[in-house]
Amino acid sequence: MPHRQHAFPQVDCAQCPIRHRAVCARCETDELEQLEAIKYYRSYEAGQTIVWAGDKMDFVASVVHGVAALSQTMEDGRRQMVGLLLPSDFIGRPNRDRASYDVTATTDVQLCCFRRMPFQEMLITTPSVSQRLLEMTLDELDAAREWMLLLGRKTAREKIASFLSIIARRNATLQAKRPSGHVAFELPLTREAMADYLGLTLETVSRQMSSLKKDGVIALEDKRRIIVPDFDALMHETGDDADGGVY
Amino acid sequence: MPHRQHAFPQVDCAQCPIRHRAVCARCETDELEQLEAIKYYRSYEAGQTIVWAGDKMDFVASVVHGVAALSQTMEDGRRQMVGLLLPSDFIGRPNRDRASYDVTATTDVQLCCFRRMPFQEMLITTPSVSQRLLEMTLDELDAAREWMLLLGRKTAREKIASFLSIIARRNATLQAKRPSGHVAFELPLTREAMADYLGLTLETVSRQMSSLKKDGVIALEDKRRIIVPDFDALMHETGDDADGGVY
DNA sequence: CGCTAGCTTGACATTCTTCAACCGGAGTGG
DNA sequence: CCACTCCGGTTGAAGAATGTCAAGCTAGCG
Repeated sequence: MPHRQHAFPQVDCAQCPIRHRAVCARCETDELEQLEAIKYYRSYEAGQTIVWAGDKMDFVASVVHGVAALSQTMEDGRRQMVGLLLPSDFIGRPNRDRASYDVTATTDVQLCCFRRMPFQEMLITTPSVSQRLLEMTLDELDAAREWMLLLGRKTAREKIASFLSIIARRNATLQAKRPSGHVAFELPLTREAMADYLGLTLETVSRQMSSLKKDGVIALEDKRRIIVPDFDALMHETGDDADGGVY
Repeated sequence: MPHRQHAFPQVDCAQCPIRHRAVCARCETDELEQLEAIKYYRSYEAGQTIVWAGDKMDFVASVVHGVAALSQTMEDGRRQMVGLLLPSDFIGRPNRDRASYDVTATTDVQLCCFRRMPFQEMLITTPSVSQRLLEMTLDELDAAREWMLLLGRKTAREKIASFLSIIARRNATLQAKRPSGHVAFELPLTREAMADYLGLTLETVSRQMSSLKKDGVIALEDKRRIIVPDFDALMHETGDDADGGVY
């Protein structure tokens, strides 16, 4: 299953690519030093499980590089992704030492981990951390609610279009520009993982991708590399109102 | 549309029924006094809209009595509920002055409202409030994720059974006992609102309710009053593993 | 007395899943 | 080097679950 071992650099907080978006975003120099003292890096290869639901977790973490997925599995194997964690997103719940969900790396991933206990202390003593965490949690809750609309009410085609636009948009956010016109990007998920995200089967995902391709909404350079000739046309397929609503 | 005007009492924090579960749960006497100074009550009748998505909201609030729903609507009218707010749940997002979702009263509702600006100040100066809010937000996020599994992967029958067990469980929590054996409760939602919660049509909701009734899993005293002769049997219909998983 | 809101039921249409076959590229072992 | 296999992906045919449209029921109310 593992291919090459992608070696991510381990850097000082000052050099960190997610310095201004993660839990630490609002920290001053002295607070960063405190975090620096309790942090360590871990890497995972695409496909690896980071933790299983129910496992003890002695750390919380920020995603530095790559993409991780939170998912739930029913006894009979039905699986639903409930979180998609991109760089700067937070893993783990303070004051809970067991994972609530399976966490898997869908690409090669590097985490910046904080030892649980000292991190929890910091949450109490350092408002810049706890306030940032509250804000991030509220953002995730909004994202979860958007996702609920998708799962409950959108058609398969709308689900796919919405997913693609989310990925395109998030990619663009990292580069601080909003997508329009021609866009291209790499899918960080297999068809099966997309199906788990969207509450579909992988066959339906495949069929709808083909259908969008046939209709010229997207083009595939590679199974994973997507080209969107006209982003507005893709947005139109999502079922959302003209200008992104909440965002 | 409105029937009788249900008059809820307006009480001191010390007498408040949600005193130990709401955002104020961890406040000391002096902090309660601060809250008391910025709070006021509002009541709504079943069916009334509390705010529309996009409206200015100059307050945040706790649900004191009754049940409110958060929902999103697509242009063509498709509607998905994304939050079900029971007594002690929190409405509104600090540092955001416009509502992100429609909020409607599904029963008669009383809110304890806090003026936005002073509440935001308190969040900064009063850790017992901000920490409680973080905890509540994390709980809501967990609930949203459970809900995503329901929307994405459960069958109509499982959705209904899950919904009923959630209502039964939440009702029981208010009375601090866990349901088992024989349980009875009132549905706080119309069939249509249930459909919006579950990502179904109201016809499917109705059919599945009939089916569960036919199979003896539930009995209906009234369209709204549910009797569950054997709670474990209901749980078995939810598709979740034996002992409630996360909870 | 008739209306309306909330709900139930039936018949039929549609969407999506299921099961199965197949494709192509990447690694693997002879 | 070649055959083999595995993985991720695509496509087809058939079936099941749910949605749609329509009719009808009941309780409460004007």
